Amino acid sequence: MRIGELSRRTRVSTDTLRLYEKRGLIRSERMANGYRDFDSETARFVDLIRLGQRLGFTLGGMKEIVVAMGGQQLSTGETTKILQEKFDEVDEKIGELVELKKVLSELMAQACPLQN
Amino acid sequence: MRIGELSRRTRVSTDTLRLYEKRGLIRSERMANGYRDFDSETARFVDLIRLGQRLGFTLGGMKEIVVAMGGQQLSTGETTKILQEKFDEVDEKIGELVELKKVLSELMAQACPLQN
DNA sequence: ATACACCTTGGACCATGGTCTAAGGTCAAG
DNA sequence: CTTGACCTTAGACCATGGTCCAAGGTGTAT
Repeated sequence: MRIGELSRRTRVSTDTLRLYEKRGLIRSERMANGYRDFDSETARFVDLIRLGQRLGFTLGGMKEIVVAMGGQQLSTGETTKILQEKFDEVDEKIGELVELKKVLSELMAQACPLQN
Repeated sequence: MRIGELSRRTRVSTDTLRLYEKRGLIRSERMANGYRDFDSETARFVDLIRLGQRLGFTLGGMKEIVVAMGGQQLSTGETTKILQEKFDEVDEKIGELVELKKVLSELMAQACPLQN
């Protein structure tokens, strides 16, 4: 699929998609006329990248994940190691969010005792 | 407390603390000699700001929280509304992280079926 | 009084993630 | 064969979040 369709499917601008490609997060073939040709699975990777970003992962961090997924130049040992690491990071973030909720509710109780 | 001590306590650089103050996330009194004088509670706010940032909240988003906590110019109605919103955002982020874990494990199973 | 750690300001600089513009090629429909 | 939607590149520009530096004031200890 061409970049415009990928953009429509993922609701990510073509500029941003080209940036992701330049940074090595996604890849494309080229058609005879020079247009990018993306695999349909790329949309899933883009969704994953956006999801990760909303949760505080950087593009660099998400690159490690999607490269491991694509699994081209990594051994399966390295791949699973990286994925396990990211998995752990996600778990840690969940723990931090739970902590944030706790801190928030403590401060809330303290700031407006009458409402609680 | 002076800025250096706040920096040591929070492990956030003095430059960054001054930036937070300029952006309205923290406040200080001034000593006779012009030095900033921070309330000891400020350290808790700084910790909260850093925690939020690691989880994908922007400084602007965290400002809304800490200003609501400080509760100076907001009515308590507004304060609780903002805090409830942020609370919901945190819950949403937790949901997204759980989704990220799911997507990650699906892709993992797909990428390296022999390991799973 | 000199050293040293600390504080002040303003402005330059940086990386990240993204947007916008200019100048141009492709291609299908009328 | 022109219009219009689509694509290409390179480079400028932007906001965010932060760091670094220069030039100078403060305060304590020797």
